[in-house]
Amino acid sequence: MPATDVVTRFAPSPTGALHIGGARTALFNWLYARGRGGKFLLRIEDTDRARSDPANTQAILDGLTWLGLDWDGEPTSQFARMDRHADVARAMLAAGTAYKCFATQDEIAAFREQARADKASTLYRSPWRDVPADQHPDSPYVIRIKAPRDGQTTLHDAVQGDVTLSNDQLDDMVLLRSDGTPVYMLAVVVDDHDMGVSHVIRGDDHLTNAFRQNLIYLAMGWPAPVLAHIPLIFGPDGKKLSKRHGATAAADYQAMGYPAAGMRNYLTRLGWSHGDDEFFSDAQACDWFDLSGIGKSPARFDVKKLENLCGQHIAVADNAALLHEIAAFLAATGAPPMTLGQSEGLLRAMNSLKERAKIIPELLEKGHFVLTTRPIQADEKAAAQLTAEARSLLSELTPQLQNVSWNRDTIEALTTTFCAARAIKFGQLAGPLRAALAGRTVSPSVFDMMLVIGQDETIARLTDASA
RNA sequence: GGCCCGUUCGUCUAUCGGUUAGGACACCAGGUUUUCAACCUGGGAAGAGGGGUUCGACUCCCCUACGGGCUGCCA
Repeated sequence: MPATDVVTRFAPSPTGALHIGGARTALFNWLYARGRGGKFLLRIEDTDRARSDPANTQAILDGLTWLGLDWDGEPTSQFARMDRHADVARAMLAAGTAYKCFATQDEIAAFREQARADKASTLYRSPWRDVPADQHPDSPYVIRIKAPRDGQTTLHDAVQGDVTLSNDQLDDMVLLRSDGTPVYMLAVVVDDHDMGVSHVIRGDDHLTNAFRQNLIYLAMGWPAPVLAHIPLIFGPDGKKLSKRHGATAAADYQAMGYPAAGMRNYLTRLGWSHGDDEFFSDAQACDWFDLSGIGKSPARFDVKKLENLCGQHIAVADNAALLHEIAAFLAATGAPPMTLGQSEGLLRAMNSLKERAKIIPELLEKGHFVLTTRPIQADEKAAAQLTAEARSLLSELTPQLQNVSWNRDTIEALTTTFCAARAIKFGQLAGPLRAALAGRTVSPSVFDMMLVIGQDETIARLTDASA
């Protein structure tokens, strides 16, 4: 198949936020399409009106946007295509691959109850399957597919391999409800077909559904897409990811300040591998990603590894891009935007900041020395560093900083000499220096800070602190 | 209950019949150090259990156990 024919899609139902699992499914579809010059489409499965909420749709779109997963064209609303779905159901009726079933829901419920009591199969066999139209009553009906009852079906799945199901496991599923609305199973197939979806990459909770959906492709004579059912993501305890695991929505991680690039890398590697490669760029991921690299067993979500990868991505990120990401983070969390001076300061400090942070708040925390202005407010721990002797040390040092050329070598040499003359370890000077310069006990190297804020500001801060 | 899928270090995984079963994260010990982060060295750590097939199984087959999914006029 030519690469340009690749069309993937992500089809969430707007019944909640974008979860980590959904985000990864979207990511896999995105990677597959983007790596092959194909299209990545979005379809909102909003046919369940009671549970669908436009606010959720927006949240899902926002989540994808944050993750950098751009989709082609406008998102499709499944609900809006209801008429088309119903048309297909009626076409199947006309073709004899589907039939009208007049059984009431009470009848079916009673049957199931009995079957359960008898420990028999609960698959409902409609008595209307072969009843001629002239014997149909004038009462509400559903349209059911006429599923084969003999033989077996083998479906090839790019992840699961060949999966075989005995056809007697298939029921005559409902296509069109008695109120004329289509059922999900029909809508998915019609939409995937109409949208030209070539590869269906989705959670393996749909694996058995694929056999039902296959019946519709067969009935309509449509070519079936390549299937890839990927294992779900579990929580750290090996149970299905749920609220009790804490953060499960993509937005939660955005709010905690995890960089999107790190998130993409982590989620890509979760359940997929390319040899021993762990840390990679988007370009590499697009290049390497393939269905054959997807594992078959569910993976657990591990925040530690996420953090590690995020740290690596921050370290190699472009400074200006990082600044943008910080600004976006601030905006997303409702924090006040940075001033121009703060932005510029952060940019100047970025090289020393980015190699020591795993998440954005850490960048901000360690960048406090450029975000604040004189007089520096020392926090409790920093204040404790500024003892009387520490301050006298600083007041001795400060004048020496006056007429030197402002570069790392000079400053470092100067402090080394300064410490040697007083027989103290550099650490004894660095503590107070850090407290005076940053007002914090955690920051970049004191030399980095001095170079970033400049000679005058350094002297001013030290003077403030030794006063 | 029936059917389908899965099971390698704590975690993510490599291996596609022959390896001392490798890497990464995490962890532990030591080193470096100016806080944090990082870095360096070393360490412990795995094929769910049982049968086969084979000269040889983590790898192929069967059974069991465990986990998950489907079994709706939900998606």
